[in-house]
Amino acid sequence: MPEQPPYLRIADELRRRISEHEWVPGDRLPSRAQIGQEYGVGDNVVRRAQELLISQGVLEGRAGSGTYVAEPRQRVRVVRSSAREQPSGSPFRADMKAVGRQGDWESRTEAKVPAPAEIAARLGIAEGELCVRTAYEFLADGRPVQLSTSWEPYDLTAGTLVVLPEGGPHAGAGVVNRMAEIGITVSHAVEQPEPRQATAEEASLLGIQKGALVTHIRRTYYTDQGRPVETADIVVPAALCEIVYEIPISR
Amino acid sequence: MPEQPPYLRIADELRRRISEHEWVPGDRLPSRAQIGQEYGVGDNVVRRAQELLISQGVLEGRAGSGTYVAEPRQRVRVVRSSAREQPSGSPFRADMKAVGRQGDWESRTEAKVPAPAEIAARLGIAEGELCVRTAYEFLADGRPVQLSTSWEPYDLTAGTLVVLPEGGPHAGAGVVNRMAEIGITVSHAVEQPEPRQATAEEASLLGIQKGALVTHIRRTYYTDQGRPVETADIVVPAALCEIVYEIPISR
DNA sequence: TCGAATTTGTGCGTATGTATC
DNA sequence: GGATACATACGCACAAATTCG
Repeated sequence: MPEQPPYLRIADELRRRISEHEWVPGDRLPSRAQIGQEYGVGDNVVRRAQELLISQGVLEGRAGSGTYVAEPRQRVRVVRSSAREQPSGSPFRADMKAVGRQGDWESRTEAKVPAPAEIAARLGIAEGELCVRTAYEFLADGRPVQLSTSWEPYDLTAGTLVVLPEGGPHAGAGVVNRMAEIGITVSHAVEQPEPRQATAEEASLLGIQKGALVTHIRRTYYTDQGRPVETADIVVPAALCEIVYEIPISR
Repeated sequence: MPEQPPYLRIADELRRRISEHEWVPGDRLPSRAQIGQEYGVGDNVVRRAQELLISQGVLEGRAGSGTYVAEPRQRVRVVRSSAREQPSGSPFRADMKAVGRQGDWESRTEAKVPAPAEIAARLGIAEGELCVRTAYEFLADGRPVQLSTSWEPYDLTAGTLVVLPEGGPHAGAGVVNRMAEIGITVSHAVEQPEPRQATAEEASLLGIQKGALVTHIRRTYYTDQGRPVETADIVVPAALCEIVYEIPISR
């Protein structure tokens, strides 16, 4: 007879008490020792149960403070499609507006950064060749919901008005529009989404739990001649954003 | 002074000995007790170290047998774009051929299955309305690399030659082609990729480690009038497949 | 302001289960 | 069926973070 292990029984109990609104989102649960005593198990069994529910996004642990019922945050819908690239304005702001949130971002650009091996391969340039690197932090209502690091070959834009992605007259217009300004036509993007767990740094930047799941998207923009003009590493936390690809069917 | 915990030191040691080809892919490592004795730590410290490397795909644990150096399997490149839908032939077979592997699949169709709530919402029908459900298992060189469960409203195809996705004259032609046969034009697909961990069942079906990361894609096909005609849950294990979205840029 | 108490988080050990050979 | 090795569950000790008097 496969008897249910104690920690799963406690997890079910906690889940039940939450679903019955004994504790509502934002509430702090009793301490582990207290819960353990109540059910006649060790506090470590309670810990396992809570870890399970934390990994499922039901609970939220705060060191030194307590274990809380997670707030059901509305996720941001991030649309990724050809229609996303508008002649003007930012796709991110549009995404945010669609869910009634204010879209904003902070960026930090560094020019003449030597390309590491992986980036060089993606951009079709030699390792160590100079690039313009920009780190983004996308905010919804002031809270970070998405991270991105963008790389462009320095040669491509050197001496033009669009060298700096977030400076000059075309700041924030997006890669496609900026490249169009200097006569480069971006014809398609390739995105490679990969599931992984958030690093400690990403978790603290995004305000999510430590091992939380994210989608790491490697995106590269190409000209119609197949030349890469920009590549980016985008980190999308599952707890905060939902990703939507719209694919037209051509026949 | 941030002293490195024992289990991380062991992990580094193991990683080093693998990178120095002391053990090559497929080799079995010495038992945990043996490694522990060698470094003067408990076998449970070795276990933590091995768990870390297993989660990173470096090692592979086989219950009752031992811990092995993981074979660096070539991942299947799964392209998802508008160009994917061909007038004839299967997109999956094309993906497989591109990496020199034989593409194949097994399916199990059940007609007149009442739609659960989530599926009904995605198909825009009432909960409990009848559907045709087909479970797929996609194989590369005979080994499963991808799972999928597809749902179509029964009303849509009832009485036609294309009721069964994998039966009749249009078996395996894909949703778009089959719908075209009965005069329904599929104009676009929406895909929603979500990172999560494999369930025990999925892991055993796909031959991957238990908590391994997968991308769960919710895909829905729509007609040009915006009516959903098919929705599917696709499970793509990160260890076996890489997902590529190609996005045309329209200006 | 500071320090002690509380609470979560981490590391590690032991006992038991279970798969493989 | 027995021996071996990995997998799981649980307990204890300590560190880190927070809270509060």
